[in-house]
Amino acid sequence: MTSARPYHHGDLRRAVLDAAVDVITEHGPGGVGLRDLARRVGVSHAGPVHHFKDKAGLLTALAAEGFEMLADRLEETKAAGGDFVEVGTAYVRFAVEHRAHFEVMFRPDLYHAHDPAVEAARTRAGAVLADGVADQPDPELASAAAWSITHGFATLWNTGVLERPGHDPIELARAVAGFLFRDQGTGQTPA
Amino acid sequence: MTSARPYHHGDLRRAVLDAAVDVITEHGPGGVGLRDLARRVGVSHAGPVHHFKDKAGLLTALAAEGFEMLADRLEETKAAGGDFVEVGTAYVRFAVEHRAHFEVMFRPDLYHAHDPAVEAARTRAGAVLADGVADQPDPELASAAAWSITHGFATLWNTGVLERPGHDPIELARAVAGFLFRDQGTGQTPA
DNA sequence: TACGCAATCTTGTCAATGTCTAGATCCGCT
DNA sequence: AGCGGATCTAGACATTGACAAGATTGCGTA
Repeated sequence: MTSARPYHHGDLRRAVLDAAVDVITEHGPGGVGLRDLARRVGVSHAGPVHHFKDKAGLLTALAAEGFEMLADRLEETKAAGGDFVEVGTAYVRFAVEHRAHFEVMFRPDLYHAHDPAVEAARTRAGAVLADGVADQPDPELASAAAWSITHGFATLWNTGVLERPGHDPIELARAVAGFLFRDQGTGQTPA
Repeated sequence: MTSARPYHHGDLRRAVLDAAVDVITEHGPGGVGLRDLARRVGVSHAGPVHHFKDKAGLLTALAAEGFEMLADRLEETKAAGGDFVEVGTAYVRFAVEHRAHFEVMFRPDLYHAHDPAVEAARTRAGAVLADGVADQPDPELASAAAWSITHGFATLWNTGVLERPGHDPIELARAVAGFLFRDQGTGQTPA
C-alpha cells in the first residue's frame, strides 16, 4: 500500500522517504533523524511517525522499496536477453545510482528485516541472479559466486575502498563480472 | 599508542572496546551507546569519553584494530604459502569470527575513515589480496575481482542473505574463491 | 620520601532525539 | 450537512552525546 493521498501536506509519506534518501546519500544511514526529516519536509516533529510508526519502520519502507526497484531492474535486464554479466552490471548500476537505498537494504539491524514485503522482493532479486547462472555445472556454487562478486564489487565501490580514479564503475563492474566467467564466450569487453 | 595502563579501572580502554564488540555482535553498530558501554563496564557515564574523545573515536579505534588484525591474518596466511584461495578464505574467516570489527570497518560513515592508522592497515590488507593474484594476465582486474568475490561473500553471509542451512561458511567460502580461478589447478603458488 | 603534576575518572548540565498521549484539522462518504 | 476516521500538531518524558569543572590516583623527580 504505497498510496498516500494528499491531505494536509500533499504526500507526506513520499516526501519523508525522499528526504531520507537525501540525508542518507550525504551522511549515511546513521544521519537520519525523524525530527530532522520532519523539519526538512515542513511538518511537525511527530508527523512522519503516523506513516512509518517507527524510525525502523521508515527504514523498512526504504529497504522494501529498494529491493523492489532492484528486482525490477534485474528482471528487466534479464528479460531483454541479458546474460549474467549484464544482470550483474545492472546490480552494480543500481547500487551506484541508488546508493541510499542500497546501503539501508544490507543493514538488517537498522530495520525490520523480516517484513514480508522486504523478504519477498529480496527473494525475487536473488532468484534472477541465481537464474542467470543456472546453466553452470554447479548452479548452487555458481550462484553464490555470482552474487558474491557482484555484491562485493558494489559494496567496495560505494565504500570508496576500490576507487580507481578515472574509471567508470559500470565499465569496471562489467569487466569484473566477465572475469568470473572468462573461460566462456560471453563477457569480454574492450577497456 | 594502544597501551593503556591500569589506573582507577584497570584497563578501561580495552574493557570499553570489548563491551562494544559484544554490543555490536548482538545489536549491530547502531546499538552502541557511550553511556550504555560505561554502564556495562562499571564506570561513570563520561568515563569512556576520555579514552576515545567521541563516539566516532571509539568506532575509529575498533576499525583500526580490525584492519590490523585482518592484515595480520592475511599476511600470516600468505607467509605460510597460501595461494589466493587460502588468503580469501582467511578473509572470510576473519569476517565471520570478528563480525563486530568487520561490520564497523566497512561503514566509513560511522568513524573517522581518514585516520592514519586505519588507512595504513587497510592498505596493508588490500596489498596482500592484490599480491595473491599478481601472476594473473590482468592483475588490476584480477585483484578487483578477487577482493570483490571475497568481500561480497563475507558480507552476504554475515547479513544472512546467503545462508545455507548445514553449510560451513568457511568451506563454502573456499569453494567460492576457488570458483573464481577454477580453470587453473588448485594453484599452489610457491613462495 | 615527599611533592607536584598529569592522566584518569566523576558529577552536573544542556541541547537534541525517539516515542507516547491527547487534541486539532481536514477529507470523503452517506 | 455533518459524521467518522485519517492526517497532522502540540506537549511531555526518558535517554543520549557532548561539554565543563572538579575530585582522585599513580608516577617521575627532587
